Amino acid sequence: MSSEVRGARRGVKGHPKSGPSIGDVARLAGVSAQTVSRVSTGSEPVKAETRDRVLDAMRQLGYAPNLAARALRRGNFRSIGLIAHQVIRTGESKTIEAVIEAARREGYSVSLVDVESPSSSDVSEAVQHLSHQAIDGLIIIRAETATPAALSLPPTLPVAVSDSRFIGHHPAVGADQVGGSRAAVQHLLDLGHATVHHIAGPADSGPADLRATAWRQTLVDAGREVPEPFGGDWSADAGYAIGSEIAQRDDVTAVFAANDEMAAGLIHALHEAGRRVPDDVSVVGFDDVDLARHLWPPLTTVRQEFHQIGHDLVEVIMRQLGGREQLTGYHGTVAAPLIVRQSTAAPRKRRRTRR
Amino acid sequence: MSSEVRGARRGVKGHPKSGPSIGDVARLAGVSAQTVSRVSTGSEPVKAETRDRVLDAMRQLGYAPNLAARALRRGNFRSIGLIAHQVIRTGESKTIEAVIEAARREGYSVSLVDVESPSSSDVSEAVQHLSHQAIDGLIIIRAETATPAALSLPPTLPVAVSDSRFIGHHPAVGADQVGGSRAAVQHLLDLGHATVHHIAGPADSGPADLRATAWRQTLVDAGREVPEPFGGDWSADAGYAIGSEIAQRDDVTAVFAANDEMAAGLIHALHEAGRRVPDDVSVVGFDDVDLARHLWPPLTTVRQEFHQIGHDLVEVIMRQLGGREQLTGYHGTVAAPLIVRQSTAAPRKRRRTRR
DNA sequence: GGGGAGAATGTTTACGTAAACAGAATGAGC
DNA sequence: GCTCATTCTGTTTACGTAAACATTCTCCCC
Repeated sequence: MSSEVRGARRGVKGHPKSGPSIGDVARLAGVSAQTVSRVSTGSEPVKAETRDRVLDAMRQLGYAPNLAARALRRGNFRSIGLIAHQVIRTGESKTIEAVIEAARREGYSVSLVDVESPSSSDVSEAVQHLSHQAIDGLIIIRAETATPAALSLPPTLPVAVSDSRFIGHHPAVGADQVGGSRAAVQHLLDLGHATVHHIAGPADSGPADLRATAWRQTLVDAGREVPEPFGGDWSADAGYAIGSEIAQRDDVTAVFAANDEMAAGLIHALHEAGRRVPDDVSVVGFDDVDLARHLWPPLTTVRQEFHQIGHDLVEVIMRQLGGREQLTGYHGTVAAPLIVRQSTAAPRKRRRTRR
Repeated sequence: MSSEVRGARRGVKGHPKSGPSIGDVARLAGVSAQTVSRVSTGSEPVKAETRDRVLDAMRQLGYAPNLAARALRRGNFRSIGLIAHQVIRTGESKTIEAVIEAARREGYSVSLVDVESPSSSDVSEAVQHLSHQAIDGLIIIRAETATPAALSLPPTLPVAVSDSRFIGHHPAVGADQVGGSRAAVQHLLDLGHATVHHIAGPADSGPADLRATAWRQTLVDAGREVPEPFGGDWSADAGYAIGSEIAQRDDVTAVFAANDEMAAGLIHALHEAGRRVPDDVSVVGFDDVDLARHLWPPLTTVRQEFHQIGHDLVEVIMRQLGGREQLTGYHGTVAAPLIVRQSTAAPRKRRRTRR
């Protein structure tokens, strides 16, 4: 009877509820706990008959290994932390998807933290929160304003970052922002536009800065006038607002938007004002979100291989986890090709007067 | 010397590496481990001077509590599992974002599993994987083809589902698919369209089925002809392909697409074929993704309050976790209002001949 | 100053698992 | 049949933490 009492008392006295333990299974199967463990992990051979008996007992009791105990014993959690700024942004969610998939393939689960506002303290807090969580590695998709120094990660925690600012501090994987941006601007220049305007991302964003700088540099290199960039915040609404302004000007014939959403908002505003795309204004985006090809007109844009990036991030973590490789200086770059669709064309010939 | 040796030997013999433990802190601070625990959890009062000494020691050693041990001792993980079908679909990622945010507010982290293909075995596997993970509750955003019976969840695990098929089996929270769909179809009928065509989601999807059924029923109720629905798969590409077909027919004046992406593809195809929206064909979507208002023309659609849903899902979990409430039959419904924009209008008067 | 309440701290124990070691069973070779 | 290698199984122990109980200390009151 004593065993039943023990079982029944579970959760009543002192310790919280929990399912059947390895010991309960062992008792029912008439073997030692260690043998149950061997069956459960498959680490060492067990005689077929014994194994069956144990498996039977497991099924009968609805046994599932207690992962807290297992993690405590093994010293790892088979879990990766993931910090992202806005899950919603299509690019990021693709990367996240890839991270989750790749992690699962390695037998790891992913613990996700979203940073609402990309303020430095927010990110730091998220890191604190997560790095004290039960994780074996940490992937930071976008750290935005946080600096590597401010993060104060546990020194032994494997980290992989998809943020250019962390290069040199943590292993990084990222799209070739500069190459993609230059290709976009050059494409517009090659079509015959005198210069290219830019709708930038938020001032405190690393990628936004890279794209803006590459845009400016390409114009300078080509000896073109560098107009004042428009300041956006990644949102389609911002693109729409800026587009309403641009629609009033007839000196803007080509715009490179720092992402597809702002490009979509821009095009919307131009349509509404009766300006034609690409006849009156050519537009290039950045990201190649799924809807980009179904906008009207289908959007010329720079594709980011988010899936590849997510996959590579996990690989970087796994390499640190496995071989204790020192990867601090590692920086993987994924190509960002220009996808030419129908939102770009040669400028129409017209009078050069301003207003 | 023995303590140094012990410290140095960490990770060499038998047990994996791990940071300083509560005992190391205790030794350095000259107190018992229990007192360190008290400081660390703040559960019981500790004299200010002692606390400072302990905190100092913690800082000095870079101590962070071992969450596996803590979870083992406490019997919970402060972590929620989340199963979603495609993270990428905008609606879902908004819900996920809300879940993460709400969970964090409760001090919980979120462990995410994505189900690549929504086959039954895939979902079951994901559930197995996750429910054996270190989680205290499980949220299933989209279970697709999996049936409640096939899931075989641990009976004690709190669950919340955003999938109509699980109503009655698990507590559920979902948008009012039927109400939203009926409003969309009725809106088109009210504009004067003779009937409304439908681009459905995949046949094995619950929400797709609900929307299709509501569409059909609304037509029947109005005494209208029910045309054969088009079969889509949620993707914009499918919408585009179907749109190319629809563009050839002049008997289609109004289309209700089961989501915004397919609506976008449809509009793209119509544009390309020279059919005007809404003059020739009115289009309504479902979801109200961020880009819907910036499509051309801005899309009339049914809004899903994903954020609300995500928040409510967490609340349902918390209620089970807290009061041991029995919520099996619970079903929260979130309104899905029709947002009228410019992709719908009265049909133009024209000849009734077919082809 | 003795007694006692309450606060502060220490000691013991258990959570469920798996590594390390130890012992038993089996079978092969002579 | 006996030794030895091999395979299988059992026993002991430790992972780091926190609940329960035990003890010490402090301070107040009579």
